[in-house]
Amino acid sequence: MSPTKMPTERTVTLKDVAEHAGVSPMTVSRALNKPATVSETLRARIGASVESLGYVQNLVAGALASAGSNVIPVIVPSLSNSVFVEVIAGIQDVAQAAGYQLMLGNTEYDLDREYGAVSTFLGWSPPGMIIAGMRHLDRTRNLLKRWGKPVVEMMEYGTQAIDMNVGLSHYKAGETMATHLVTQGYREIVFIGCRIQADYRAAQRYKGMDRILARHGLHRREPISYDGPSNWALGGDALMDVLEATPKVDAIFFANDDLAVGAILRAQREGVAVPKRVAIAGFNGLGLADLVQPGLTTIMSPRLEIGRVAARQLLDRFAGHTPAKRRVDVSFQLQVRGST
Amino acid sequence: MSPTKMPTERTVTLKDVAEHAGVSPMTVSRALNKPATVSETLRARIGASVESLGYVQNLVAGALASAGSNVIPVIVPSLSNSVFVEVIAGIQDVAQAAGYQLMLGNTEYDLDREYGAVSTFLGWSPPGMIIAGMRHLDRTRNLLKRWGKPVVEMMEYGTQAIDMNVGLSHYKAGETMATHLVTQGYREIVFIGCRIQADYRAAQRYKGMDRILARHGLHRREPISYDGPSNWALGGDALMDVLEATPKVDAIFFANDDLAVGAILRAQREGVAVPKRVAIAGFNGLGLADLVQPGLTTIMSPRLEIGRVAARQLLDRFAGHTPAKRRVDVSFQLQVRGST
DNA sequence: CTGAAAGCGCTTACAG
DNA sequence: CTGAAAGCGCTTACAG
Repeated sequence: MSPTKMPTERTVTLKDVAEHAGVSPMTVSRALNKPATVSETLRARIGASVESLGYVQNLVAGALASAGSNVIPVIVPSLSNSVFVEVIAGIQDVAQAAGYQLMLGNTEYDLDREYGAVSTFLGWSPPGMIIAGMRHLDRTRNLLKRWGKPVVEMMEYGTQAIDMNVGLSHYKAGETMATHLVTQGYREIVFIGCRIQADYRAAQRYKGMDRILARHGLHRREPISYDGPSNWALGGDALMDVLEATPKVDAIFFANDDLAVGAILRAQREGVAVPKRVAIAGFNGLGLADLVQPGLTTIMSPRLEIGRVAARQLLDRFAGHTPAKRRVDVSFQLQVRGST
Repeated sequence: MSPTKMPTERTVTLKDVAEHAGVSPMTVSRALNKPATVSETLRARIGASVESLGYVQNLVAGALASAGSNVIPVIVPSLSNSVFVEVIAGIQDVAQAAGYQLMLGNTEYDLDREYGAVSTFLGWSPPGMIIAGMRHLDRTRNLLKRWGKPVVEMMEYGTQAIDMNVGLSHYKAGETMATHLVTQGYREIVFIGCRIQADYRAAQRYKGMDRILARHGLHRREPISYDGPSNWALGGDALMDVLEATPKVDAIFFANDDLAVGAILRAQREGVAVPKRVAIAGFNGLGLADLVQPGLTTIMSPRLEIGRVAARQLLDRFAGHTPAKRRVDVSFQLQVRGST
């Protein structure tokens, strides 16, 4: 009874449907793909044949014959980060509604793997591609440029896009948060994140912060970076570590809200007064940021929006228009709450 | 300079590489797909030609000729639920390492859309498929059965699998939590979730709980169901609602940890004593459950594990073995913490 | 170890 | 509105 053992019945093809309906394969193809070009009588007859034979279109053959498919590859650096997941959900919303399928690639923040994913995906003759980030290997950029089809680089906003681009300036986000902290009177500020070497968007936020600290003549510190993906518990550990190692720190800018929320929950349990003893700030704008006590000061990044815009930019180009904006800065918003 | 305007250079094909290297296309195909079957001299020459021409294999043509691709469709009911995302990450881990790509389908808990996704995906001649849940339309089941290739139904564990299956019994999970609550002395227990009509796994947890309440002769209540996807804030609102509407409730079993954590955070802010005034329990085992105060009593479900096992079951079958177990019960674990 | 032939199941482009 | 021919770019199955 194992399915592999079942004698697989010969696949039903267009030709079978055509014979069953007494028309040519071409007519069946039209009835299926451009119903309006086929007379109603035939359309009905063909529909009945499709139904009774259990015909399923072979999309692979279709893609080969027409040199194009409706599958859009999406390449992200991580799936353990909820941010990318939300972006993917945004892309799905728009793409699936327009009849496109998503193919998923995960690079684990490795640019060589990114190249591999890109070149494999190109082999599927997709109509376009969405890729996270604007830093790639030269050969990846060249491959995509030579390819010539629509490409959206998302998450960050920049001037050197391969083609289209949607995101925000992480550097400015870092500046904004740092300015807020300095204005609030904090003087000993530290940045804490995970795999900052690879997650260069986090690194850009650090640099934005560092610039502001420099401008104000404040103490500048190297960012503290932990290995592995970030999670809530780690934020709490990081908080306790830094308070012990560098007691005079009076504010922490975490690379993301997961870490920052974890830190606030831990502070509460350990009796560390936030923001009195130490202020805590994050980045992303998770729903949770507003529920902990004190509320987390953070920067809202429009993740769903980034995904939706990326998909729309692609769809616009598929439809032949130049999208209204080839580069979209979705910006961000500082949310000040009790933690700072 | 828009990529669409660039005169797309003719695609480089196998034949081009063959001519460049002075061999037959067949030899190039072998060098690429089964390097061991080609002499080293030729392999090197072909590699050089591939490099210099910038050849990218056309996977669509390959899939058509060999009647199979390396793309595995994964169909889930939601992407806004972090549970499915983790499962997908687990599948990716295993599948991508083995050279398979994932194609993503989201049904939004709609069985008709599920049927659509399944039949579209079949058109891509995948070697197998992974689908969440064991409840489908009859025609979906029939389509997959007739298809005859490996199919894994994941998330729940059951006896009526189309083919292979990995998950856990949500009914038993509900029984387990209810038994715990009753043992702790709670008597007025209510179940709160989101779109319980569609999310029948949550409904099964409710039923498991209901059975235990009945057995103990306790007050049985209809589950409370909110529309739309669950989120942290909603859990807090639900808590306040139920305390006002049904003051004698002394324990809440939330359909998931997102809701339950939200409820605990809200209780803390509103000065509702947990578990004294009301006990709170969840389901999933999010990392956050251990960080809030009091810690959340919940049921750990091995989400990454489910994904990994599903992928491995598929890979086993691709390799021709019957997997060790065709149906895998990954089970679950009750985690008792301060909230009950 | 290498190659010539046939074909995978569609769609494009041309006729009528 | 409908159809016969050619071809998309590979791989399978057979020879040598």
